[in-house]
Amino acid sequence: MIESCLYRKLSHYVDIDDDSWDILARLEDAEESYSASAVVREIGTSADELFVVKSGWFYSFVLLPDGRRQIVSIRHPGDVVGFADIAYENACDTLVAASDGVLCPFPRKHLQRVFTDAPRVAALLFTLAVRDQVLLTDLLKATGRMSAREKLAYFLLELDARLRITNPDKTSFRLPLNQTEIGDTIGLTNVYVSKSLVALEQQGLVSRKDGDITILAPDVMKAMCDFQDRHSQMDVGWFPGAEDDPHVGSKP
Amino acid sequence: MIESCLYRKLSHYVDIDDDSWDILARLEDAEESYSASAVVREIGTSADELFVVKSGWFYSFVLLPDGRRQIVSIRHPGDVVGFADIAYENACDTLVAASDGVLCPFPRKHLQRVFTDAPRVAALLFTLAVRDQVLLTDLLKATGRMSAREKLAYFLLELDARLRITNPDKTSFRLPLNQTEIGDTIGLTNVYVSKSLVALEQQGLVSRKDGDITILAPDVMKAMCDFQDRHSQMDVGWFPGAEDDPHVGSKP
DNA sequence: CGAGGTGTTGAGAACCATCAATTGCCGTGG
DNA sequence: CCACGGCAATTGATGGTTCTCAACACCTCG
Repeated sequence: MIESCLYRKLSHYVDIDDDSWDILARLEDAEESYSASAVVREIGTSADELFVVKSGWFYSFVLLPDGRRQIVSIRHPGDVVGFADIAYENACDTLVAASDGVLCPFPRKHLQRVFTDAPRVAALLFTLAVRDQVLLTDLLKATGRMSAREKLAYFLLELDARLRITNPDKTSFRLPLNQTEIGDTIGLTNVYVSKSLVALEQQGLVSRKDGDITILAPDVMKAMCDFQDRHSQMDVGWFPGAEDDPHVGSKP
Repeated sequence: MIESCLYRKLSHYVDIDDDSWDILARLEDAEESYSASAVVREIGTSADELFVVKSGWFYSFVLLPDGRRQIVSIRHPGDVVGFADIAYENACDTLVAASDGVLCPFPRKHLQRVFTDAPRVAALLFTLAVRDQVLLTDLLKATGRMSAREKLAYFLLELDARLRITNPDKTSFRLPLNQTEIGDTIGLTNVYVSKSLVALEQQGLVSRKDGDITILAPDVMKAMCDFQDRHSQMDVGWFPGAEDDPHVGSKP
């Protein structure tokens, strides 16, 4: 049961005793498969479960009445999805599959048992939710105050940093998002995403080859957008029962 | 001790037994006063406490190296500030006082005891953090995908909705933020905030008088920006020991 | 009275959006 | 096999929203 969907994600950051893991493992339902662009749950519908991404990319977005779209988070394997809806009865955004993928649902009402019986896990979930919040402020900084090229630099660096958690040595990555989706994430049109990507390429900052992206000058790009890696480190020193491992950073 | 800073805020949403309140009350330190535009804590410095706002307005922001600023949250009396930094050792944004005000610090490491001894309070804090996240996605939608006037409509409606929690009948409110700060929140310049406010006034949607703002046509403005009130309702049905009060909404 | 902060207004420019046309790619079906 | 349609990316022309820069009025406070 230690092979639950959450295990690989959470054990990256913190040691959790077997009893707590037992609780988590028993809470996970059977997994669900989705094909690319399938809608997992629509905005406004009942949101009574969290999901753990087992494979594939997902993202969630909100729409304005006239069709303008804002993508608010992109989710990768190991991510926990749906924190934003815990405070409300109905989903605050629409969740779709960006590629084929598999989710493990986790009924929201089971969180009760996590909070009463596994405080260390509850604290970790809390921390993950709060980390999402920091990522949102980074994205807000980009959409609110950056030029198109700076936005793209941020967008690519953020994806790169996230993917390095599981693949520290990958120098390039495949982007299963089209340019309209990229634009809807950082507040641009698909047309200007294209033009700005070409510009970044001509500056020698990135290169593209059959849909794969390589970041050629990470330092220049990080300076462009004041980038900060939120993934390689998290502070779990305040966790219950954590006196002996005050700060757990990246993968050992 | 029931008169702690957190009490009025949290009791709005949920009943919590006296033992849990005792724990919370004992955790709160002495309060701290700040005068307008004072810096509470700088980005990058150690973030080992949460704050509860007792009085006044505060906001937190991030800066780009060249001075561009993005305000990421505005905080009012009763709000809990600092969730975003729980996941990291150092503060992810700079917190300043928008007006004179008072904060109650709450050492982060005391959260241990909340998670182990007061799971219902832990769940509520979790929910509040997650609600902040939803507010951030609303702001992201505004900065990323709205026109200047729509952004301002959102900004004013959001403040109005928040202030109505404590003052349900107020039809106008005072804004202790200058137009540069408004612009830094929704991604505009101070100049364009001024022009857009004048435009909203000429449309008959809002009126201003000695710094007070009145929303004249809330329905029109809500339609403009697809506004949703995140403050009047929260779902606490999944809380530990909450079987008997599944959904607690606004103030009774 | 002068200084600084704030809001307003105008002219011009810059950045990005919109619209439209073209290309390439892929899967489908004739 | 080829024709066809659809999706995605690119490119160019044009226009609009917003920014920048500047000047001015107003208020408060020293």
